[in-house]
Amino acid sequence: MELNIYIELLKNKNLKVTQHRLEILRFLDKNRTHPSLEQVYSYIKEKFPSISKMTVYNVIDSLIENKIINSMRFVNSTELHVDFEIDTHFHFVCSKCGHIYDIDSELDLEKILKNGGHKADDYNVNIYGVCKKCLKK
Amino acid sequence: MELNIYIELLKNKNLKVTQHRLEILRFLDKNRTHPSLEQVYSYIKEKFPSISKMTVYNVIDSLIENKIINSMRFVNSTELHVDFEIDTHFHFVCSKCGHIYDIDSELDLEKILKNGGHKADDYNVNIYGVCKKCLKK
DNA sequence: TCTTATATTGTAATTGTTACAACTTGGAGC
DNA sequence: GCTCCAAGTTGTAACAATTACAATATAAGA
Repeated sequence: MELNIYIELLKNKNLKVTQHRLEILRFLDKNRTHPSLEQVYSYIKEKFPSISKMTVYNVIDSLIENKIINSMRFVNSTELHVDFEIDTHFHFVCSKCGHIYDIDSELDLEKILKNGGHKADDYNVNIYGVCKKCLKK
Repeated sequence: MELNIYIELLKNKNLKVTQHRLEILRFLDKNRTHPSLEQVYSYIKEKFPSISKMTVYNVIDSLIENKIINSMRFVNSTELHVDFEIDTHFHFVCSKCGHIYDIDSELDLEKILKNGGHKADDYNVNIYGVCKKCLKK
């Protein structure tokens, strides 16, 4: 049963396995559209109509903290977006349609930070512009 | 008189030259600390005690729109930050002290987006970790 | 099954931002 | 300089994202 993947992810981090966490993980895994918390909430509400928005915040917080999912913000909006793919850090944001594309690339942090002395944990690259589809219109 | 620089910047974009805009520009130029709008507001309030926060939002909006300044958001906070340096796109954010460092580097957008077909206008690179100073403590 | 640490819930408060309508001002043209 | 209008400023109110917190419920180990 595929849910096992998510159960494993949670157990490996000593997080309790709850229906909410499993369903949010499954949603993020199947829908890699970098949803905002509001979007996660409105999906999850269909499955668990009585779920509290606070639960969504709590679940997302613990998933981020345990590096099970990624989070990012974009200049044009206030809200936090999340992403199941923990290794994708480059995003292209279309200013016309708002769609967020994953871009397959990576930074050479060593080279970038060279003798600066800072110790990096993570990074986000956001590229803004007009996407392929919108250019064609 | 140094204010001429800022007057030129505004005139080049057909923006009216107001005391508020000049002072905000001067502040951002002299304090390249990537302040949040709240920080800009609390500084500017000392010079113009009767200034409205809305004016700060408006001034910042038009400066961003006219590419006189840069804007960015970081995962750990909701607020928009701004930066006089229009060409600096890499930032290192320290999770201990919160300091935001400019990192001198650039992306090769052509190479990154290659055959993707998107047209890029701008980008932001945020690197998260612990800074030099905090590592020494 | 009992227990307890961890999750969930709901409410209220806080913070960042936007909408909007009234008023003011910069600067172009006389 | 004076007049005028588009652009800038103001304040208030509404909205949206997030946090704080205390009460309740539940997962999972003993």
